[in-house]
Amino acid sequence: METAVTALSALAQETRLAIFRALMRAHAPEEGKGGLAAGEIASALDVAPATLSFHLKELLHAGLVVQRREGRSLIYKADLAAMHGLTAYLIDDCCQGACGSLSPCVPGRAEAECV
Amino acid sequence: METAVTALSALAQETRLAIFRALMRAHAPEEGKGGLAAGEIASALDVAPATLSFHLKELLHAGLVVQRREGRSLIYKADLAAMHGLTAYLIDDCCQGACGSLSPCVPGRAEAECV
DNA sequence: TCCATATTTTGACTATTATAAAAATAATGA
DNA sequence: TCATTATTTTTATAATAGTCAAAATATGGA
Repeated sequence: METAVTALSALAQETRLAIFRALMRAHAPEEGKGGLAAGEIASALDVAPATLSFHLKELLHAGLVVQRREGRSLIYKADLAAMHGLTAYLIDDCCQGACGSLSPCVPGRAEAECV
Repeated sequence: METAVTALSALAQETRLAIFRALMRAHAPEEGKGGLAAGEIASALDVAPATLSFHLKELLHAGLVVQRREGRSLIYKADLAAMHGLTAYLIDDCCQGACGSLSPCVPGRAEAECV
């Protein structure tokens, strides 16, 4: 639950959610590919460098993004597995499957319970 | 996105997430049934009345729970549709389907992208 | 109407979070 | 090595969130 609270807190902020969405759009499944440089995010979202850095650290700390260096740039990339962990927690643990968006697909889940 | 941030903020707190989980366990699909009285939540989670009330208002404001009166008690109940809205937002909009826990079930979603 | 119960609101306080300017660090190329 | 670019860290400040005692409100029953 602590992990979930940390991840939820990380996404529960306008700027950070916008950052994460931008990173999802720039995502590539291949290791070492995809993601955005801090500077690219800063100009795309019009956020002051220090402020952006603060938010990126927050997302990093929550494990929702990973960081790699490419020359002078630090590239940030969304961590799909972490995000999956969060949605899985919300749907399966928190809601016991009763609120999953894709509920009907899962065997053993009552269709009637699917919202 | 504003709605999502509000909902995420509501759940991004130990006590509130615990409240919501308790309400999910006490859920019943029928209108006017299920949920927990404020007092029941307070004793179950050992939270001071005023503090609990503050958190319940937060969840109410986020639309994640609904309230009904039964005699002297106020019964709080999780709103499944709202929770579905949140998970759907995270999976479909925020992640464009790439991080859904139940991803493979949805037609048109690439199996390879499913975590 | 008066009392007891259930819960919320108010108010005061502490803690955490967000912002951004300025200084520090890291990498590259001249 | 020095200048340049990219980014983080430090530091200060402002804003928001969490806690809880005490007072207020709402309901039901004697």
